[in-house]
Amino acid sequence: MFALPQTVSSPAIPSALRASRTGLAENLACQAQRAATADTLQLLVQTLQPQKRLVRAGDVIYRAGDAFDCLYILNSGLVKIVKLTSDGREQVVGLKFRGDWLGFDGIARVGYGCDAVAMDTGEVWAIRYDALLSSYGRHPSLLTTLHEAMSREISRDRESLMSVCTLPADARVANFLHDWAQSLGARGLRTDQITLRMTRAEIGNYLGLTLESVSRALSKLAREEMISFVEKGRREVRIPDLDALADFVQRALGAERGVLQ
Amino acid sequence: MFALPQTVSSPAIPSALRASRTGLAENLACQAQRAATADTLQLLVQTLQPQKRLVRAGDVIYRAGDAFDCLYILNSGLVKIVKLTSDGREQVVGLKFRGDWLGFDGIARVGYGCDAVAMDTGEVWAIRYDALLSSYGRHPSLLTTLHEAMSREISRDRESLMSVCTLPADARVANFLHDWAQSLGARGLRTDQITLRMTRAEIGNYLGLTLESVSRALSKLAREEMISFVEKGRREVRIPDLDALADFVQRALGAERGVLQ
DNA sequence: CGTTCGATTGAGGAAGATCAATTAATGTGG
DNA sequence: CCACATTAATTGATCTTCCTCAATCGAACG
Repeated sequence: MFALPQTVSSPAIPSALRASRTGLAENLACQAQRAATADTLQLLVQTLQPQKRLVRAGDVIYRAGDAFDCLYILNSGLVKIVKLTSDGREQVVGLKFRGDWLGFDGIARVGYGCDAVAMDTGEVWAIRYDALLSSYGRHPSLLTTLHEAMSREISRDRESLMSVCTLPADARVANFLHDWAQSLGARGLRTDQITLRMTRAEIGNYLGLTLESVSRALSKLAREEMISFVEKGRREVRIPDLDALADFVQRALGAERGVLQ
Repeated sequence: MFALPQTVSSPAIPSALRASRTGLAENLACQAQRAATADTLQLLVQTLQPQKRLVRAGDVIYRAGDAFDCLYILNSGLVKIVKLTSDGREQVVGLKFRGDWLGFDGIARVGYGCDAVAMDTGEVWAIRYDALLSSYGRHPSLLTTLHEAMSREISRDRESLMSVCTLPADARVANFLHDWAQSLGARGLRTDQITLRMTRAEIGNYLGLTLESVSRALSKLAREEMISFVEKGRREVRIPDLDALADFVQRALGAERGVLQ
C-alpha cells in the first residue's frame, strides 16, 4: 500500500513530540479524523440513542467493580481514570477529553477495572455494548470506530509509559502540558491556553512524581518562559509556543545524554 | 446484575498482587477463559485460516511504520513490543506471551506504532483485519474475542503504568517476576520457574530502571530467598513461593509508607 | 475574617543513576 | 579443544535527582 523507510522518523509514528513539527500533515490528519468521527458520532446518536448524562466535577461515571453494560463517549468535559489496588495505592492511569471513549477495560471482565471521575462539568453518552455489537449488520462503521478508539487508547497508554520511563521530571511535566495542548488542538480548540482542572498532586500522581516536583517543574517552565500563569489562579496555563515546549523536552533529554543519540 | 461494594477489595479488580491470594476463584476464571479462547482460537483457525509463521529470537514480526494489514496471535514464544521516538529514546512497552494478540495499535493509524520482535523461537498467526471484520456475520464470537483481547491489553498497560509509578525499584522487579509467573500460570504452565529471555538492560528498560538496579534487585531477592538462580546462567529464575513474592512487594511498600494505608 | 485547601519554596536525605572495575558466560578462530 | 574476544551480569563508590519534611503564602469558602 505504502512503503516507507522503517525508521524512527517515519510519518506513521506521530509521537507527541514530532507532531508539532510536522504541523501541516498532522493537522490535516486531525481534521480528517475529526470529520470522520463527527459523521460516525452522528450516526451513533441516531442509531443507538445513547443515554446522555450531565456530570459535574467529582461525579463518578462508573466505579471499579460496577457491572459492565455500557461504554461511554465523553461529549464534553474532562474525566480522569483512576485505578486502586487492595494495598491502597491509587493511580491516575488516564485522562479523557471530548470524543474519547471510556470503559474499554470492562469488556474483558465482569466489571470495570477503574473509576471514571469527572473533573469538570460535561456530558457523557452511555452506549450499551450489546446494542453496539448488534448494530454491526446495519452500520459496520460503528464497530470500526470502536476499534479505532480502542487502538488509539492503547497507543496513548504506551506513550504515557514511555514518558514516565524515559523522561526526567521537568521534561515529563513539559511533555504533559504539550500533550494536553495537542489534545485540545486535535479537537479544534486553542492550544495556547490550558485550564488544568486537576491539582498538582493529581498531575504528579499521573506522571509518577510528587506534587512538589510538579510545582517546581512548572515554576521552572515559567522561569524559562515556556509557559506563564494567567492572572488569578495557578491552574490556568498559557503556552505561547508549543514547539518551544517540545524543544524544552529535547533539551532536558540532551542534557542527560550528551546531545546526540 | 451484580452489586458489589465499590471498594478497593472488590473481586472485580484482580490486580496482579491480589490474584495470587484469591487463588481458587482466580484459577477457575482462568480455566474458563482459557477454554473459551481455545474454542474461539480453533474457530478462528478454521474460519480465517491465518498465515502461520515461525520466528526465532531477534526476528521482527512487524516494524513501526509498516502498513497495517494484519493482527497477529502469538501461538508460542515470547515477543517484545518496542517503541522508538525520533529523538532516539527506546522503550519496551509490552511483552507478549502465548495467546496474546499483537498489532492493535495499527488499527487507528496507517501503520503499526511499534516494533514487535521475537525473543524466542515461536509461532505467530497473521490474521487479516478486514477478513476478521467481515467474518462477523457468520461468527460474531470472533469479534467479541478481539474486543476482549484489546480490553485486556488496555488493562495490562494500566497495570504497567501503575507499577512504574507507584513501586520502588526492588518491588518493581519483584512484581515483574510475579506478573510473568502469573502469566505462565494463566496459560497452564508452571509458575515456579521462569526463563527470562531478555537481558537486564531490557528488563530495566521495561520497568524504567537501569540494568544495574535490576541486577541489584535480583540479587537482593535471591539473598532474601524470594527467588534463586538455576545453576548455569542467571536468566533461569526459580520462584519457590509466588505469594511470598507478592508479600515482598507489600513489604517494600509498607516500609515506604508506614505499614498502613 | 478566619479556616481550609492548594501551591510554592527551601533544606536535608534517600533511592536510584552513573561511572568503573571485576567476574561470568558465550562465541570464534586457530 | 583451548586461548581469546565479546557480551552480559555483578558489585562497589560516588553523584544526581527527586522525595520528604517543613514553613510560608495565596485563594477560595463559609
